[in-house]
Amino acid sequence: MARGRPRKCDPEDVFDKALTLFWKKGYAATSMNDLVVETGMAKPGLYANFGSKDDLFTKALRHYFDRFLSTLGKEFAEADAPIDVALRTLLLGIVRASKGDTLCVGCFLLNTVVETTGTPSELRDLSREMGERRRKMLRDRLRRAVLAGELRQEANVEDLAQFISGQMLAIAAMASEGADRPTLERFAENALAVLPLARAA
Amino acid sequence: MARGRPRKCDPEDVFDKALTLFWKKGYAATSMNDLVVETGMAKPGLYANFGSKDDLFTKALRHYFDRFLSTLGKEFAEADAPIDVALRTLLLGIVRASKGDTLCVGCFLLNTVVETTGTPSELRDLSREMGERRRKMLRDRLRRAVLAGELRQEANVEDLAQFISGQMLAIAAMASEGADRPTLERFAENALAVLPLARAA
DNA sequence: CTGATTAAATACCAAGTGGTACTAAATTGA
DNA sequence: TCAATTTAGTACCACTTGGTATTTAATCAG
Repeated sequence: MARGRPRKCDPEDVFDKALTLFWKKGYAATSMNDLVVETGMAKPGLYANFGSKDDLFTKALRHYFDRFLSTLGKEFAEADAPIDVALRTLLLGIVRASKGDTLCVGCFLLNTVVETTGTPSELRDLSREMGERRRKMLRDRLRRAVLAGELRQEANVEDLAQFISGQMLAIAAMASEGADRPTLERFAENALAVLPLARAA
Repeated sequence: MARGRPRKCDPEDVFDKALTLFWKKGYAATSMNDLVVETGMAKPGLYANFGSKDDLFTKALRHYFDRFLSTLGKEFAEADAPIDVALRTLLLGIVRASKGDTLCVGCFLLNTVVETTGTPSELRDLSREMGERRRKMLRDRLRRAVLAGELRQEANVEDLAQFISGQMLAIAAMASEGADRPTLERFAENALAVLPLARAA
Protein backbone atom coordinates (compact mmCIF):
# COMPACT_ATOMS: atom_id res chain seq x y z
CA MET A 1 0.00 0.00 0.00
CA ALA A 2 0.90 3.69 -0.32
CA ARG A 3 2.86 3.31 -3.50
CA GLY A 4 4.37 6.35 -5.08
CA ARG A 5 5.83 9.46 -3.53
CA PRO A 6 4.63 10.08 0.00
CA ARG A 7 2.48 13.15 0.70
CA LYS A 8 4.04 16.19 2.23
CA CYS A 9 0.80 17.58 3.62
CA ASP A 10 -2.19 15.81 5.06
CA PRO A 11 -5.11 16.83 2.85
CA GLU A 12 -7.31 17.15 5.94
CA ASP A 13 -4.91 19.67 7.48
CA VAL A 14 -4.77 21.53 4.21
CA PHE A 15 -8.55 21.59 4.05
CA ASP A 16 -8.83 22.93 7.59
CA LYS A 17 -6.34 25.69 6.89
CA ALA A 18 -8.13 26.59 3.67
CA LEU A 19 -11.45 26.76 5.52
CA THR A 20 -9.91 29.05 8.13
CA LEU A 21 -8.50 31.38 5.51
CA PHE A 22 -11.78 31.55 3.58
CA TRP A 23 -13.56 32.24 6.85
CA LYS A 24 -11.18 35.07 7.69
CA LYS A 25 -10.90 36.75 4.31
CA GLY A 26 -13.97 35.71 2.35
CA TYR A 27 -14.20 34.25 -1.13
CA ALA A 28 -13.15 37.14 -3.35
CA ALA A 29 -10.30 38.40 -1.18
CA THR A 30 -8.66 34.98 -0.91
CA SER A 31 -6.45 34.07 -3.85
CA MET A 32 -5.22 30.60 -4.74
CA ASN A 33 -1.75 31.90 -3.98
CA ASP A 34 -2.83 32.85 -0.46
CA LEU A 35 -4.07 29.29 -0.06
CA VAL A 36 -0.77 27.88 -1.30
CA VAL A 37 1.14 29.96 1.25
CA GLU A 38 -1.27 29.20 4.08
CA THR A 39 -1.65 25.48 3.50
CA GLY A 40 1.82 24.60 2.24
CA MET A 41 0.34 22.62 -0.64
CA ALA A 42 1.35 23.71 -4.13
CA LYS A 43 -1.31 24.90 -6.54
CA PRO A 44 -1.56 21.77 -8.70
CA GLY A 45 -1.97 19.76 -5.51
CA LEU A 46 -4.86 21.95 -4.40
CA TYR A 47 -6.60 21.55 -7.74
CA ALA A 48 -5.97 17.79 -7.80
CA ASN A 49 -7.33 17.31 -4.30
CA PHE A 50 -10.19 19.79 -4.13
CA GLY A 51 -11.03 21.02 -7.62
CA SER A 52 -11.49 24.70 -8.44
CA LYS A 53 -11.45 27.60 -5.98
CA ASP A 54 -15.22 27.54 -6.07
CA ASP A 55 -15.30 23.80 -5.34
CA LEU A 56 -12.92 24.20 -2.42
CA PHE A 57 -14.87 27.07 -0.95
CA THR A 58 -18.15 25.21 -1.29
CA LYS A 59 -16.70 22.14 0.38
CA ALA A 60 -15.33 24.28 3.19
CA LEU A 61 -18.68 25.96 3.79
CA ARG A 62 -20.52 22.63 3.74
CA HIS A 63 -18.03 21.19 6.20
CA TYR A 64 -18.42 24.22 8.47
CA PHE A 65 -22.18 23.96 8.46
CA ASP A 66 -22.20 20.18 8.94
CA ARG A 67 -19.96 20.62 11.94
CA PHE A 68 -22.43 23.12 13.38
CA LEU A 69 -25.33 20.74 12.78
CA SER A 70 -23.54 17.81 14.36
CA THR A 71 -22.49 19.67 17.52
CA LEU A 72 -24.55 22.65 18.64
CA GLY A 73 -27.36 21.74 16.29
CA LYS A 74 -27.60 18.13 17.39
CA GLU A 75 -27.40 19.07 21.04
CA PHE A 76 -30.19 21.59 20.59
CA ALA A 77 -32.43 19.44 18.47
CA GLU A 78 -32.17 16.16 20.31
CA ALA A 79 -31.42 16.79 23.97
CA ASP A 80 -34.22 16.46 26.51
CA ALA A 81 -33.44 19.71 28.31
CA PRO A 82 -36.32 22.17 28.81
CA ILE A 83 -36.74 24.56 25.93
CA ASP A 84 -35.38 27.60 27.77
CA VAL A 85 -32.27 25.70 28.81
CA ALA A 86 -31.81 24.37 25.28
CA LEU A 87 -32.10 27.85 23.80
CA ARG A 88 -29.66 29.30 26.30
CA THR A 89 -27.16 26.54 25.55
CA LEU A 90 -27.58 27.18 21.84
CA LEU A 91 -27.06 30.95 22.00
CA LEU A 92 -24.13 30.69 24.38
CA GLY A 93 -22.67 28.08 22.06
CA ILE A 94 -22.96 30.56 19.22
CA VAL A 95 -21.20 33.14 21.36
CA ARG A 96 -18.38 30.69 22.01
CA ALA A 97 -18.14 29.77 18.33
CA SER A 98 -18.22 33.41 17.21
CA LYS A 99 -15.61 34.57 19.67
CA GLY A 100 -13.56 31.50 20.53
CA ASP A 101 -10.03 31.92 21.77
CA THR A 102 -8.25 30.16 18.97
CA LEU A 103 -10.82 30.20 16.18
CA CYS A 104 -11.82 32.90 13.73
CA VAL A 105 -14.15 35.71 14.60
CA GLY A 106 -17.76 35.74 13.48
CA CYS A 107 -19.63 33.17 11.44
CA PHE A 108 -18.40 31.74 8.15
CA LEU A 109 -21.96 31.23 6.97
CA LEU A 110 -23.07 34.80 7.72
CA ASN A 111 -19.93 36.08 6.01
CA THR A 112 -20.79 34.08 2.91
CA VAL A 113 -24.44 35.02 2.88
CA VAL A 114 -23.47 38.68 3.10
CA GLU A 115 -20.74 38.44 0.49
CA THR A 116 -23.01 36.73 -2.02
CA THR A 117 -26.20 38.76 -1.50
CA GLY A 118 -25.73 41.13 -4.39
CA THR A 119 -25.41 38.71 -7.27
CA PRO A 120 -27.19 35.43 -7.94
CA SER A 121 -24.89 32.41 -7.75
CA GLU A 122 -24.88 28.82 -6.60
CA LEU A 123 -22.97 29.88 -3.52
CA ARG A 124 -25.67 32.38 -2.66
CA ASP A 125 -28.35 29.75 -3.05
CA LEU A 126 -26.39 27.27 -0.99
CA SER A 127 -25.74 29.66 1.89
CA ARG A 128 -29.38 30.76 1.98
CA GLU A 129 -30.49 27.16 1.97
CA MET A 130 -28.31 26.57 5.00
CA GLY A 131 -30.06 29.45 6.73
CA GLU A 132 -33.37 27.80 5.92
CA ARG A 133 -32.16 24.52 7.40
CA ARG A 134 -31.16 26.36 10.55
CA ARG A 135 -34.62 27.85 10.87
CA LYS A 136 -36.22 24.48 10.22
CA MET A 137 -34.16 23.00 13.04
CA LEU A 138 -35.45 25.75 15.32
CA ARG A 139 -39.05 25.31 14.21
CA ASP A 140 -38.96 21.57 14.78
CA ARG A 141 -37.60 21.91 18.27
CA LEU A 142 -40.02 24.69 19.17
CA ARG A 143 -42.94 22.70 17.86
CA ARG A 144 -41.87 19.84 20.09
CA ALA A 145 -41.85 22.26 23.00
CA VAL A 146 -45.40 23.32 22.19
CA LEU A 147 -46.55 19.72 22.05
CA ALA A 148 -44.80 19.06 25.34
CA GLY A 149 -46.71 21.90 26.90
CA GLU A 150 -43.59 23.97 27.52
CA LEU A 151 -44.83 26.77 25.28
CA ARG A 152 -48.29 28.20 24.92
CA GLN A 153 -50.48 26.40 22.42
CA GLU A 154 -50.98 29.61 20.45
CA ALA A 155 -47.25 30.44 20.33
CA ASN A 156 -46.23 31.36 16.80
CA VAL A 157 -43.52 28.80 16.11
CA GLU A 158 -42.64 30.33 12.77
CA ASP A 159 -42.03 33.79 14.22
CA LEU A 160 -40.26 32.49 17.28
CA ALA A 161 -37.85 30.46 15.13
CA GLN A 162 -37.18 33.50 12.99
CA PHE A 163 -36.56 35.51 16.12
CA ILE A 164 -34.01 33.05 17.50
CA SER A 165 -32.40 32.71 14.09
CA GLY A 166 -32.04 36.49 14.05
CA GLN A 167 -30.40 36.47 17.48
CA MET A 168 -27.85 33.96 16.21
CA LEU A 169 -27.06 36.20 13.27
CA ALA A 170 -26.89 39.22 15.55
CA ILE A 171 -24.33 37.54 17.80
CA ALA A 172 -22.12 36.70 14.81
CA ALA A 173 -22.47 40.21 13.39
CA MET A 174 -21.62 41.83 16.71
CA ALA A 175 -18.60 39.58 17.05
CA SER A 176 -17.48 40.83 13.63
CA GLU A 177 -18.05 44.35 14.88
CA GLY A 178 -15.53 43.67 17.64
CA ALA A 179 -17.79 42.98 20.62
CA ASP A 180 -16.12 40.99 23.39
CA ARG A 181 -17.42 37.79 24.87
CA PRO A 182 -19.04 39.12 28.05
CA THR A 183 -20.95 41.62 25.94
CA LEU A 184 -22.18 38.87 23.66
CA GLU A 185 -23.17 36.73 26.65
CA ARG A 186 -25.20 39.55 28.16
CA PHE A 187 -26.81 40.06 24.77
CA ALA A 188 -27.80 36.40 24.65
CA GLU A 189 -29.36 36.63 28.09
CA ASN A 190 -31.35 39.71 27.13
CA ALA A 191 -32.51 38.06 23.92
CA LEU A 192 -33.77 35.09 25.95
CA ALA A 193 -35.80 37.45 28.10
CA VAL A 194 -38.57 37.48 25.51
CA LEU A 195 -39.07 33.78 25.97
CA PRO A 196 -41.31 33.98 29.05
CA LEU A 197 -43.86 35.74 26.86
CA ALA A 198 -44.35 32.53 24.96
CA ARG A 199 -44.06 30.16 27.89
CA ALA A 200 -47.06 28.23 29.05
CA ALA A 201 -48.64 29.56 32.21
CA MET B 1 -17.87 80.21 -15.96
CA ALA B 2 -17.53 76.54 -16.81
CA ARG B 3 -14.52 76.94 -19.02
CA GLY B 4 -13.15 73.87 -20.69
CA ARG B 5 -14.84 70.76 -21.99
CA PRO B 6 -18.22 70.13 -20.39
CA ARG B 7 -18.68 67.09 -18.17
CA LYS B 8 -20.39 64.05 -19.58
CA CYS B 9 -21.41 62.66 -16.21
CA ASP B 10 -22.51 64.43 -13.08
CA PRO B 11 -19.99 63.38 -10.42
CA GLU B 12 -22.79 63.07 -7.89
CA ASP B 13 -24.61 60.58 -10.09
CA VAL B 14 -21.38 58.70 -10.62
CA PHE B 15 -20.79 58.63 -6.89
CA ASP B 16 -24.28 57.30 -6.19
CA LYS B 17 -23.89 54.56 -8.75
CA ALA B 18 -20.49 53.63 -7.34
CA LEU B 19 -21.95 53.47 -3.85
CA THR B 20 -24.72 51.19 -5.07
CA LEU B 21 -22.29 48.85 -6.77
CA PHE B 22 -20.01 48.66 -3.74
CA TRP B 23 -23.04 47.99 -1.61
CA LYS B 24 -24.17 45.15 -3.87
CA LYS B 25 -20.85 43.46 -4.54
CA GLY B 26 -18.54 44.50 -1.72
CA TYR B 27 -15.05 45.94 -1.90
CA ALA B 28 -12.99 43.03 -3.17
CA ALA B 29 -15.47 41.79 -5.75
CA THR B 30 -15.93 45.22 -7.35
CA SER B 31 -13.26 46.13 -9.90
CA MET B 32 -12.51 49.58 -11.21
CA ASN B 33 -13.68 48.29 -14.56
CA ASP B 34 -17.05 47.36 -13.09
CA LEU B 35 -17.29 50.91 -11.81
CA VAL B 36 -16.44 52.32 -15.24
CA VAL B 37 -19.20 50.24 -16.83
CA GLU B 38 -21.72 51.03 -14.10
CA THR B 39 -21.09 54.76 -13.81
CA GLY B 40 -20.22 55.61 -17.39
CA MET B 41 -17.18 57.56 -16.26
CA ALA B 42 -13.82 56.46 -17.66
CA LYS B 43 -11.13 55.27 -15.30
CA PRO B 44 -8.93 58.36 -15.31
CA GLY B 45 -12.04 60.40 -14.53
CA LEU B 46 -12.83 58.22 -11.54
CA TYR B 47 -9.31 58.60 -10.19
CA ALA B 48 -9.29 62.34 -10.81
CA ASN B 49 -12.61 62.86 -9.05
CA PHE B 50 -12.47 60.38 -6.21
CA GLY B 51 -8.91 59.13 -5.77
CA SER B 52 -8.06 55.45 -5.43
CA LYS B 53 -10.52 52.57 -5.18
CA ASP B 54 -10.00 52.62 -1.44
CA ASP B 55 -10.71 56.36 -1.29
CA LEU B 56 -13.87 56.00 -3.32
CA PHE B 57 -15.12 53.12 -1.20
CA THR B 58 -14.39 54.98 2.01
CA LYS B 59 -16.21 58.06 0.77
CA ALA B 60 -19.16 55.93 -0.26
CA LEU B 61 -19.38 54.25 3.14
CA ARG B 62 -19.12 57.58 4.96
CA HIS B 63 -21.84 59.02 2.76
CA TYR B 64 -24.05 56.01 3.43
CA PHE B 65 -23.60 56.29 7.16
CA ASP B 66 -24.08 60.05 7.22
CA ARG B 67 -27.32 59.60 5.35
CA PHE B 68 -28.47 57.11 7.96
CA LEU B 69 -27.53 59.48 10.77
CA SER B 70 -29.31 62.42 9.20
CA THR B 71 -32.56 60.56 8.52
CA LEU B 72 -33.46 57.58 10.69
CA GLY B 73 -30.80 58.48 13.22
CA LYS B 74 -31.85 62.09 13.58
CA GLU B 75 -35.50 61.17 13.79
CA PHE B 76 -34.73 58.65 16.51
CA ALA B 77 -32.37 60.82 18.49
CA GLU B 78 -34.24 64.08 18.46
CA ALA B 79 -37.96 63.43 18.15
CA ASP B 80 -40.14 63.78 21.23
CA ALA B 81 -42.02 60.54 20.65
CA PRO B 82 -42.19 58.09 23.55
CA ILE B 83 -39.28 55.69 23.63
CA ASP B 84 -41.26 52.66 22.52
CA VAL B 85 -42.66 54.55 19.55
CA ALA B 86 -39.21 55.88 18.68
CA LEU B 87 -37.70 52.40 18.80
CA ARG B 88 -40.47 50.93 16.66
CA THR B 89 -40.02 53.69 14.11
CA LEU B 90 -36.28 53.05 14.08
CA LEU B 91 -36.51 49.29 13.59
CA LEU B 92 -39.22 49.54 10.96
CA GLY B 93 -37.07 52.16 9.24
CA ILE B 94 -34.22 49.67 9.19
CA VAL B 95 -36.54 47.09 7.70
CA ARG B 96 -37.52 49.53 4.98
CA ALA B 97 -33.89 50.46 4.31
CA SER B 98 -32.78 46.81 4.25
CA LYS B 99 -35.54 45.66 1.94
CA GLY B 100 -36.62 48.73 0.01
CA ASP B 101 -38.26 48.29 -3.36
CA THR B 102 -35.69 50.07 -5.47
CA LEU B 103 -32.61 50.01 -3.26
CA CYS B 104 -30.07 47.31 -2.54
CA VAL B 105 -30.67 44.52 -0.09
CA GLY B 106 -29.13 44.49 3.37
CA CYS B 107 -26.87 47.06 4.97
CA PHE B 108 -23.76 48.47 3.37
CA LEU B 109 -22.18 48.99 6.79
CA LEU B 110 -22.80 45.43 7.95
CA ASN B 111 -21.46 44.13 4.65
CA THR B 112 -18.28 46.12 5.13
CA VAL B 113 -17.82 45.19 8.77
CA VAL B 114 -18.17 41.53 7.84
CA GLU B 115 -15.90 41.76 4.80
CA THR B 116 -13.13 43.46 6.74
CA THR B 117 -13.27 41.45 9.98
CA GLY B 118 -10.47 39.07 9.18
CA THR B 119 -7.63 41.50 8.51
CA PRO B 120 -6.75 44.78 10.21
CA SER B 121 -7.23 47.80 7.95
CA GLU B 122 -8.36 51.38 8.07
CA LEU B 123 -11.64 50.33 6.55
CA ARG B 124 -12.17 47.82 9.32
CA ASP B 125 -11.47 50.45 11.94
CA LEU B 126 -13.75 52.93 10.23
CA SER B 127 -16.68 50.57 9.93
CA ARG B 128 -16.34 49.46 13.55
CA GLU B 129 -16.20 53.05 14.65
CA MET B 130 -19.48 53.66 12.85
CA GLY B 131 -20.97 50.77 14.79
CA GLU B 132 -19.79 52.41 17.97
CA ARG B 133 -21.40 55.69 16.94
CA ARG B 134 -24.64 53.87 16.31
CA ARG B 135 -24.56 52.37 19.79
CA LYS B 136 -23.73 55.75 21.32
CA MET B 137 -26.75 57.23 19.59
CA LEU B 138 -28.88 54.50 21.12
CA ARG B 139 -27.36 54.93 24.58
CA ASP B 140 -27.93 58.68 24.54
CA ARG B 141 -31.56 58.34 23.61
CA LEU B 142 -32.18 55.54 26.11
CA ARG B 143 -30.53 57.53 28.88
CA ARG B 144 -32.88 60.39 28.07
CA ALA B 145 -35.76 57.99 28.39
CA VAL B 146 -34.54 56.91 31.80
CA LEU B 147 -34.26 60.52 32.94
CA ALA B 148 -37.72 61.20 31.59
CA GLY B 149 -39.07 58.36 33.67
CA GLU B 150 -40.04 56.29 30.63
CA LEU B 151 -37.69 53.49 31.58
CA ARG B 152 -36.93 52.05 34.99
CA GLN B 153 -34.19 53.85 36.88
CA GLU B 154 -32.17 50.65 37.15
CA ALA B 155 -32.49 49.83 33.44
CA ASN B 156 -29.11 48.90 32.01
CA VAL B 157 -28.73 51.45 29.25
CA GLU B 158 -25.51 49.92 27.96
CA ASP B 159 -27.02 46.46 27.54
CA LEU B 160 -30.26 47.76 26.14
CA ALA B 161 -28.42 49.78 23.51
CA GLN B 162 -26.37 46.75 22.59
CA PHE B 163 -29.56 44.73 22.34
CA ILE B 164 -31.22 47.20 19.97
CA SER B 165 -28.01 47.52 17.96
CA GLY B 166 -28.03 43.74 17.61
CA GLN B 167 -31.62 43.78 16.38
CA MET B 168 -30.66 46.28 13.69
CA LEU B 169 -27.83 44.03 12.57
CA ALA B 170 -30.12 41.00 12.67
CA ILE B 171 -32.64 42.68 10.39
CA ALA B 172 -29.95 43.53 7.86
CA ALA B 173 -28.49 40.01 8.05
CA MET B 174 -31.89 38.40 7.59
CA ALA B 175 -32.57 40.65 4.63
CA SER B 176 -29.32 39.40 3.12
CA GLU B 177 -30.50 35.86 3.82
CA GLY B 178 -33.52 36.57 1.65
CA ALA B 179 -36.22 37.26 4.23
CA ASP B 180 -39.16 39.24 2.89
CA ARG B 181 -40.50 42.44 4.35
CA PRO B 182 -43.45 41.13 6.35
CA THR B 183 -41.14 38.62 8.00
CA LEU B 184 -38.74 41.37 8.96
CA GLU B 185 -41.57 43.50 10.29
CA ARG B 186 -42.84 40.69 12.47
CA PHE B 187 -39.29 40.17 13.67
CA ALA B 188 -39.04 43.83 14.64
CA GLU B 189 -42.30 43.61 16.60
CA ASN B 190 -41.10 40.54 18.46
CA ALA B 191 -37.79 42.20 19.25
CA LEU B 192 -39.65 45.15 20.72
CA ALA B 193 -41.55 42.81 22.97
CA VAL B 194 -38.67 42.77 25.44
CA LEU B 195 -39.07 46.47 25.99
CA PRO B 196 -41.86 46.29 28.58
CA LEU B 197 -39.39 44.51 30.84
CA ALA B 198 -37.45 47.75 31.10
CA ARG B 199 -40.39 50.09 31.15
CA ALA B 200 -41.17 52.03 34.27
CA ALA B 201 -44.13 50.70 36.23
C1' DC C 1 -9.58 82.88 -34.76
C1' DT C 2 -6.48 81.76 -31.00
C1' DG C 3 -4.77 80.11 -26.81
C1' DA C 4 -5.92 78.59 -22.41
C1' DT C 5 -8.46 75.37 -19.82
C1' DT C 6 -10.95 71.43 -18.66
C1' DA C 7 -12.44 66.87 -19.39
C1' DA C 8 -12.82 62.46 -22.23
C1' DA C 9 -10.63 58.59 -24.27
C1' DT C 10 -7.11 55.55 -25.63
C1' DA C 11 -3.42 53.04 -24.62
C1' DC C 12 -0.52 51.29 -21.63
C1' DC C 13 2.01 49.43 -17.28
C1' DA C 14 3.70 45.96 -13.88
C1' DA C 15 1.69 42.77 -10.92
C1' DG C 16 -1.57 39.41 -9.77
C1' DT C 17 -5.64 36.21 -11.13
C1' DG C 18 -7.51 31.25 -11.69
C1' DG C 19 -5.97 27.32 -13.85
C1' DT C 20 -2.78 23.74 -16.25
C1' DA C 21 1.08 21.20 -18.81
C1' DC C 22 5.15 19.33 -17.77
C1' DT C 23 9.08 17.80 -15.31
C1' DA C 24 11.37 16.05 -11.19
C1' DA C 25 11.39 13.36 -7.07
C1' DA C 26 10.27 9.69 -4.04
C1' DT C 27 8.30 5.52 -2.98
C1' DT C 28 6.71 0.25 -3.85
C1' DG C 29 6.34 -4.18 -6.13
C1' DA C 30 8.59 -7.32 -9.15
C1' DT D 1 17.74 -2.93 -10.55
C1' DC D 2 13.97 -1.36 -12.87
C1' DA D 3 9.32 -0.13 -14.09
C1' DA D 4 5.19 1.55 -12.34
C1' DT D 5 2.98 4.76 -9.60
C1' DT D 6 1.98 8.70 -7.06
C1' DT D 7 3.09 13.14 -5.51
C1' DA D 8 5.81 17.69 -5.49
C1' DG D 9 7.44 21.58 -7.89
C1' DT D 10 8.45 24.70 -11.74
C1' DA D 11 7.05 27.19 -15.34
C1' DC D 12 3.77 28.85 -17.88
C1' DC D 13 -0.91 30.46 -19.95
C1' DA D 14 -4.39 34.05 -21.16
C1' DC D 15 -6.73 37.39 -18.66
C1' DT D 16 -7.76 40.81 -15.12
C1' DT D 17 -6.21 43.86 -11.50
C1' DG D 18 -5.42 48.85 -9.70
C1' DG D 19 -3.37 52.78 -11.50
C1' DT D 20 -1.32 56.38 -14.98
C1' DA D 21 0.84 58.94 -19.06
C1' DT D 22 -0.63 60.82 -23.06
C1' DT D 23 -3.40 62.28 -26.56
C1' DT D 24 -7.66 64.12 -28.27
C1' DA D 25 -11.93 66.70 -27.96
C1' DA D 26 -14.82 70.42 -26.41
C1' DT D 27 -15.67 74.60 -24.36
C1' DC D 28 -14.84 79.89 -23.10
C1' DA D 29 -12.22 84.40 -22.62
C1' DG D 30 -9.77 87.49 -25.30
